[in-house]
Formats: sequence, structure tokens, C-alpha cells
Amino acid sequence: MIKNSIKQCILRCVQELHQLELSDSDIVIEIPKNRELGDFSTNIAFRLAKPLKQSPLIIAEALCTHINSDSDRYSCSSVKGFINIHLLDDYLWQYLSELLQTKPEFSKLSESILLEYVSANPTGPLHVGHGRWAVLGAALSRLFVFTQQRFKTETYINDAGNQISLFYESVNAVKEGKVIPENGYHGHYIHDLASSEADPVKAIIQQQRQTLDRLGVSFDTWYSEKSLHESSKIDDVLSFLKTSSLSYESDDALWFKSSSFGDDKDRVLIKSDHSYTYFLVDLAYHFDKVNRGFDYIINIWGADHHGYVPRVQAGIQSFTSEKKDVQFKVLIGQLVSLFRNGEAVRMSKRTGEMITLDEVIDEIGVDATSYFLLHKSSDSTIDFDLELAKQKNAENPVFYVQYAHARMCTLLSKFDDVKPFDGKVSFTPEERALATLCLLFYDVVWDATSSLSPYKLTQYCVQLAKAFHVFYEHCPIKSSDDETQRKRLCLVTFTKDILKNALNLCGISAPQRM
RNA sequence: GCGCCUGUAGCUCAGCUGGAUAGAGCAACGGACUUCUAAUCCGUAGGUCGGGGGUUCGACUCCCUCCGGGCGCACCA
Repeated sequence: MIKNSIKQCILRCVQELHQLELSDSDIVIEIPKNRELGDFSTNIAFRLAKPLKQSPLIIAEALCTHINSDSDRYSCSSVKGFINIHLLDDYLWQYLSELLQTKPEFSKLSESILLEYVSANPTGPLHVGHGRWAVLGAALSRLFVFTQQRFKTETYINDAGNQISLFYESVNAVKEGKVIPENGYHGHYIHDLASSEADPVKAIIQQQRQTLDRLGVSFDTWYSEKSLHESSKIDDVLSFLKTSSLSYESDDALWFKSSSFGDDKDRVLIKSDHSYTYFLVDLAYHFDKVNRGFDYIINIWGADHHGYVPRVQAGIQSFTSEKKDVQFKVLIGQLVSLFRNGEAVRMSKRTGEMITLDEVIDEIGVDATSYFLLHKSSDSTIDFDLELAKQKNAENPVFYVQYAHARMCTLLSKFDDVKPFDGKVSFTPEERALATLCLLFYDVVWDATSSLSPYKLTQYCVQLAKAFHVFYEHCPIKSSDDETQRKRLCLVTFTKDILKNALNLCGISAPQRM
């Protein structure tokens, strides 16, 4: 990773010059907003000012001199305490040429990750909210594969409990020509299910699976809540909590001392009517996750469940207090609102009037669906305008990016095999901007992976597409001399491969032609 | 009332563990196609970063407070 190798260089120089041992995290490599300053920059001189008791300007000056005398990779200059790093052309080109052939060793986020997502009730079709968790989880999975993490994916099927009973009642009511219970399920699909012989829950799961398939989402395990009830796992967690004195009886109910682990209050496990709470069953599920040996447990939940996080967190903590550290992370995806030409599309689960994820995919396609559900930080709500997502013009970033890829493909097809360029290089500003952006690919991949933020990758796609379009307008290929032509064709080839990789990691196709 | 998320250009959003003149896309306005796809590019305009305090050499970024928006606060799932 390019930023990393620059970091290492600076670490070494600081060590040689000042006998200071810094760690990776002490150094920040940035890309200057004003690109004329350099390809990269660092503010390390400001950070060293205090410990060294020197002015940042002097520190920066000395470091630059040291790096310049020492490195055949970088040429540095110091401006107002910042160190601006300019990659030497030959080094830049060599780095770029080998980029995709030499994938770096990525760090391990943990020994073994479990990523649980979607986990929908099998009582109806998936909606766009599910789509967001699905797209997010799938992108993370691909990033985990790409960065060679050890991990499993899983979805939890809530195929037991009150909602399921209500669901069956609703379907049966229609079958028997009765009125669906007030708090039951009223969607049109209930009538379809009633006219079929198949088990409604199985039918819905099958339907959900097909929808997820379209988005490229699959799971190692479909974990059934029902199977938990049928196993001894609920008793296991109960006896664990009892023997650890983490539960107690009060008001005829059994409680978990979740407040001892940071929750606002204690939570009921077994109700006074002796039935289990949903929480108990979920606790059993997470107990099982820990017992299966995962040490990084990631759940993707909708914002409407965020109040539930502390109690599950409390559970995990109580299970693992005597064991090695287990990380537990709940990714809260904020809600998705659908719009059409600026008008909110009403969604009511109650009356069953809602646009399903399938309908959205039918209308705007997989690529746009993936893009629009992925492109924002999961902390932000998404206002999703269907008409905008459908437009095949510049208003729609999906097309902007895909067009860049198609443009590269047709451009390359105009020329015979691209021969490697290994001469002495020099760059125009547009070439350099494109090339340095290409170098950042693995840095972005790692950033997106470690921060569990695939949206950074969609941003990168747009940036790369922009840099390419600019290059395309300013750097003709056909009309340039042999050397330049070969260099530019190589650059386009590298860019195309990187953009394709980046798009595919986002679950978006990279068309050859548009 | 309490908790989580959020408030940056007309719109949709970035802004990396505080750092250089706050960025991008779209929309607006003005340009560029006999030349590798104009689904593109170039230029112009547009911001007291919700308000107010504080910490700092330096704050969109950290702390406090107030205001607005979303979501949640069950012996429901």
C-alpha cells in the first residue's frame, strides 16, 4: 500500500535523524488538496514539534533533506511545516505497473469473524431497508475475501415466536375466507400464499433468497431460530447465567443482570407466564456464536433496533469475561426513505402497502440499487429517489462510473495488444493525477475494510472515473507519438483493471460497452 | 424526559486519529464535438461548516450548551 510504504520511509528517517521510535499510527499521510504541492503530504513535523522542542519548520526542513538524500523514490519539499512528497516518475510508474500483480498482505482484523446481516422475519418480502443491510454486508464480505480475512457470513431466520404465529393465522384466515386479525399481516402476498399448498414460511424464505441472489448476496449459514428452540442451546445459556449468578428471579420472572454490563436496566429472560422472551432466544444465539469460536462478531442492524444493542452487548460481555477478548460490533444502518420525483413513497407494513426490494430492483436494476444503497456512510439516512436512480445521464453517478469503464474498453479495443512501457517516463498533470489515484486502490480497500465502510469504495470509483474522463479529454492517444501512446495505453489498462476491481467489490458490473 | 444517529454550496453528500486558501457530483450560467463514445471535458458563480461558549500555536473535526430532523426507549418480536 502506497501510503504505508511512504510511512515506513518517514518512520525510518525520523528514527535515523532523531532516534525516535514512532508507530504507524503516529504518522498521517494525506493527499494535499492543492495537488501542485505534491502527490502526498504529512504533518509529522507538527507532531514532533513538542517532543523535539523544535519548530515544525526546522523539523520539516531537516526531514526533507534527509529523505531527498536517501531515497530514489521521493522528492520532498517543506512548506510551512508540511512535508510534501512527490513520487519520482520512474518509481511511480514501476509501482503502478506491479500494482495488480503484487497484492499486499493485509492485516487480519481478528482470528475469525462472523458477519451476520439481513436477518429478516420470514413473514413477507424484503424491502429497501433490508436491501441496504444486504448490499452493505455483501460488500463487506467481498472486501473480507479480497483482504483474505478468515470469516463466515450468516443470516438469522426469525422463524419462531409470535410474529410467525400471526403470520400463519393471517394466511389461514384467508384460506378459510375469514377476516385477517387486526394485528396480522395484510399485504397482497398473503393472498398469494393462501392460494398455494406450500408452507408459507418456507415459501417466503425461498422468495427472499431469490431476491438476495439478484444482489449477489449469499450466506454460509441460514441460522434458524426454530432450530435454537429445538436444541438445548437456550437451556445452555440459562444454566450459564444461573451458575454465574448473572440472573435472578423477581415478580415471577427471570431476569438477566444486564445493567452490570452497561445496559440501562436488567432485562427479562423468562416472563411470568413462563414463556421465553425474544431476548433470551437471541442471547442463546449469541452465546452460540461465541462458543463457535468467533472472536469478532459483527451484526448489521437497522436503526430501529439500535436500542437493543446494549443488552446484547451485555450478554456478549458476560459470556466472554473470563475468556480472551471477543470484539462485538453492531453496524447500525440508518433507515432508507424512498422517493419518486421528490415525493415520499409511503411505506406501511401495517396495511402491506410497500414497495418491495424486488420491485426496486426490477425498476432500476441491480447496479443502481447496489450503488445507491451503498454510497453513503451507514450512519446517515438514505433518501432514495427512484426516478433519479433510473436516469441514464450524468445526474446518475452509476452511469458516470460505468461509462468510464466502457470508454476505456472501447478505447483499448481500437489498438492492438498493449505492449508494456518500460522507458523513461514523464507525466502530464492529468496522467499523474490518474496514476497516483490508481496507486491508492489498496489503501482505499483497506480503509473500507478495517472501518467496515464500503461506501469509501464507491467514492473511490467516482473519483477514479472523474480522473479518467479528465485524462481522456486532455491526453489523446491516437495522435500522439509512439512512446506516449504506449505509456497512455498502459495507463488506461491499469486504470480499467483497477476500476473493474473496485466496481465489482461494490457489487456493480463493469460493462465493456454502453 | 432519556439514549443513538444526523445538521457542511440551491440539492445529494465527502472531509481520513485537529493542521496548508473547507471539497466532489448534480442543478444554474458561459464555453468545447469534421479528431480514440459530448453518457464527456473546461470555465464562472455559489458556504459566518445549525447557533453560542470552551480547549489549542491551530477546530468542520475534541468538550459543554442550545435549536432543528430521523430512530428508539415492553414480562413485543
